[in-house]
Amino acid sequence: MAPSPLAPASPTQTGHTLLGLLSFGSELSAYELKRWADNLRFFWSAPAMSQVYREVERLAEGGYVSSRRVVRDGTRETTVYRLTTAGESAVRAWLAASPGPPVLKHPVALRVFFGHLLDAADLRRAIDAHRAWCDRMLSDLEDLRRELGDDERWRNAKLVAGWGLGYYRGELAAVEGIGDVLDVGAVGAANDEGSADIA
Amino acid sequence: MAPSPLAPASPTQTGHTLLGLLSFGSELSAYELKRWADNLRFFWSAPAMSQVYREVERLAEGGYVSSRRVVRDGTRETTVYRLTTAGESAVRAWLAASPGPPVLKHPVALRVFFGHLLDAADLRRAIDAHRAWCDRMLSDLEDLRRELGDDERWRNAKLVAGWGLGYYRGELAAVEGIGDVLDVGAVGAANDEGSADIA
DNA sequence: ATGGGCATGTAACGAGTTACATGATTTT
DNA sequence: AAAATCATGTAACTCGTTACATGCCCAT
Repeated sequence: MAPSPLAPASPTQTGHTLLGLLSFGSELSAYELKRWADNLRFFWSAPAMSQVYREVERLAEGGYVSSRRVVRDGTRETTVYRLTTAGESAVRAWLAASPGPPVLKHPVALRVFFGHLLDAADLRRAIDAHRAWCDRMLSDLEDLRRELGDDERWRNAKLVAGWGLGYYRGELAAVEGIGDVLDVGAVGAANDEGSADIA
Repeated sequence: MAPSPLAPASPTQTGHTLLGLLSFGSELSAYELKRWADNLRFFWSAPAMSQVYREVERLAEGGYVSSRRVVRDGTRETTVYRLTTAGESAVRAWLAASPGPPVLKHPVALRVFFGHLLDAADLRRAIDAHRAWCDRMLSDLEDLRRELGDDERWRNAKLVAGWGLGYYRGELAAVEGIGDVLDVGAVGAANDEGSADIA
């Protein structure tokens, strides 16, 4: 087969996060990596399964991880990956670089912004859906933090979990505030103090 | 059946937001649309310039907007776009649909999570960068809200601006809290209450 | 008059997505 | 044993990006 363009391009964002997950020492399959990555979703939207499979393959090609086929759960064969020293250097370098701004796409805020294009019921539905989603995130995050236990290894994870809890609580309060304002149909009351102070 | 190449696929997310921006009635060029879109960046990360050019072209092909060439500022010719009734229906329908979860990629939270791969100075830098970024967002957002003035037309925009201010204030407080914890190198103090109560 | 920024694009690329396919394992 | 779910992938596509190109306009 034709060897792909010789430059084994440096890992993508997703690739780097996978390296990060492998930096905790375990040897993981693509599927397991995806499950781990899901636990970052509170502050880092999870990639698609297929993306994980492809990325981890590229990481192996680039020498950032080593791979081997193993048999698990009886007959089932799967590929598992382990971080190499090259891989660890790569994540470290990536993380040490300047962060760049967060990416944020907030469909509910967008709907409020374009409120003149929605009837009250639809907007209401969007708000409610967001509230439910926040509730879900909060309870999931609380569960996760509980699972982390007292292991010193997860000190940073728990720090981030605390950050996330604050964020989702604020978001919940804010969206409820917005809902109230819209219910009242109030205009003058829709100023800063209403929603900002809640959060 | 194979999707015909002739079928002008329905607009992308970015396409729909552009339609939304055009729903305020103005006839705008791609460049102007990009500038408008930048003002949504507080809750909806702005697309690249080139993306706006391409999307708006596709919108024109699909009949969601009408386009015409005009001369502006002397000799310069440019294409300006106006929302069609088809376009308005499309945004309305898009917005009325169920929101789907927000997309979030928070590089600083990620760095904290992977803190074991960074030395203290680099982590510190990331935290500081984020604080500066939040400051910037806050002042930009305050400016923007001021510019919106008392125009009834921007009622929803101001509502969202208030939401955003709350969010960025919370984020700022949280990141400062994290910074403090890291400075102290404290472990036991890094629990929930620290960051959650701040936000 | 020229150098820097604004305005208007084009081209190529890559990351990430949805949809599809398939065998194993568990549940009913 | 049928159904559902888990696990492991593959294929095709598209969105959005960075990088490039170019003419106009304004300040020094």
